[in-house]
Amino acid sequence: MRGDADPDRVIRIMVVDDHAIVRRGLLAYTDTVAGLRVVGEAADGQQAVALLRQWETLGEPLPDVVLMDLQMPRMGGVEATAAIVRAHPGVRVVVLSSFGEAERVHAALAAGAAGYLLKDADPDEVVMAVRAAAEGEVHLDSAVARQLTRRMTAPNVGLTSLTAREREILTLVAQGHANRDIADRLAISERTARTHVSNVLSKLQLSSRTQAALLAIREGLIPPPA
Amino acid sequence: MRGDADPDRVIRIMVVDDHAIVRRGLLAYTDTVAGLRVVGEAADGQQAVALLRQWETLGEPLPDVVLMDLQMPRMGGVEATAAIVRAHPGVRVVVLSSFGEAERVHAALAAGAAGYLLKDADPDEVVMAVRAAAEGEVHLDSAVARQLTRRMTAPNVGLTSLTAREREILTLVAQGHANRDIADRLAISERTARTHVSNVLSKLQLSSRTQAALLAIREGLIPPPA
DNA sequence: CCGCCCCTACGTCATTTGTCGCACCCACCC
DNA sequence: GGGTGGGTGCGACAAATGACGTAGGGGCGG
Repeated sequence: MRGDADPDRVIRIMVVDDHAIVRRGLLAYTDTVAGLRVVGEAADGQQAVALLRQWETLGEPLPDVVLMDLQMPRMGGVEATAAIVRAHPGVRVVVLSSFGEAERVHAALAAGAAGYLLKDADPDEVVMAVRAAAEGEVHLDSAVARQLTRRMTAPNVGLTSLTAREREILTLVAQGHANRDIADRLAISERTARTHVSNVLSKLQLSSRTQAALLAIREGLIPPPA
Repeated sequence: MRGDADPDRVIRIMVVDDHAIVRRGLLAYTDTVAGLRVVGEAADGQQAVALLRQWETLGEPLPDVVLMDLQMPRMGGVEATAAIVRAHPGVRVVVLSSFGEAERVHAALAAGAAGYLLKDADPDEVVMAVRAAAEGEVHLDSAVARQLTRRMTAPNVGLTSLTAREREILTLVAQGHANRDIADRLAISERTARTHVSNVLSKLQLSSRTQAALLAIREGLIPPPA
């Protein structure tokens, strides 16, 4: 293994995404960019890990950068990132995600990602991030970085400020239940249920249970009803 | 292409997706396919609708096929599809979605979509579907079609029973707005807004606006707040 | 032209929802 | 022990919500 930063060297990329369209598109797009070349594809984390291991044992050159989606079947992007950086320290993983939540960003970076981009970012930024990663730098999407710092500084207006009981209440609210329903399910009085709902709204700075339901979904407290 | 209609004519495509990467990828990919050409992009439904209207007024040729994502901010794909096929009957909309739920498929087709594909489908199938749509045919992903026929027998309790205005109302409800808010935004009286909401709940057999919001998300009327 | 549907709007009513203050109990910790 | 925070409960009140009937005007197809 030799030093990295060589401007003349073509950056070898592996694309990991469960959408064939995205893979094919990234392949076609990077073809139009000098200095980048897609040398491998995988449809999920397991495939990616297996493919890299196979290449390693066969003595084939590994990619310099892995463009990794997060939401995939079988093995997700965070897990795959952790596995790859552990098994192949020379490979840099750049996350290319649809989501910009601080939660996922933190998880991905903790897993060893060398970058975090949003799919609605400027494609040029993807190229920049890939080059930066190949140089050993870390590139974060500006919007992501902004949101990340905001979460770090902004005091708790998130679900963590809720007590366990309140989260339980919010879960039921987010499933469309009325106060009477909630009270019955939790074997408490309807007044108490209302007290809890009111406290939840107050803590989250919302004005209606519907808004609370939407926030609960956004924060992942319950899966999107899709 | 010899069996196909007019080999000389290039099929003009507009790509609507909130992910710039996907747009650029599809552009680069279709570049490698003879007979297809991307002539426009939009990052959400509103942009797409606005762009088409602008072209129409300027007398510029409209695209033959719109490749439409479903999950987008501002205006989702279902709503945009309905608006486009109504305003531009000559334009065929092919939905390119991450999801294969019968709910969304039905909603999309009811909105006038000429095709429904999954993003993890074979890219060649996308090309086939685009060609088919340009010919006036309808192409459904096989996995999607199978799941769809199952639901066709079920009676209509879906969003299709709603009027356009009611869908508009439901969209705002699903964003957490109160009746007063909705009334202001639509420049109608709060009583009228309540009437609409009440009618929506009645038609959908629901008992609260929160349930309506959840259903709207499930049906793809608005993107999951995630 | 007539009927039908949609959007609009209002009145009225019952119910739900949300707020505020107060209170009790219990577990836990200082 | 005493304080603290969370869960529970109530009363009273204000506001929002939802149901029901009624009704005018506009558009559109029979």
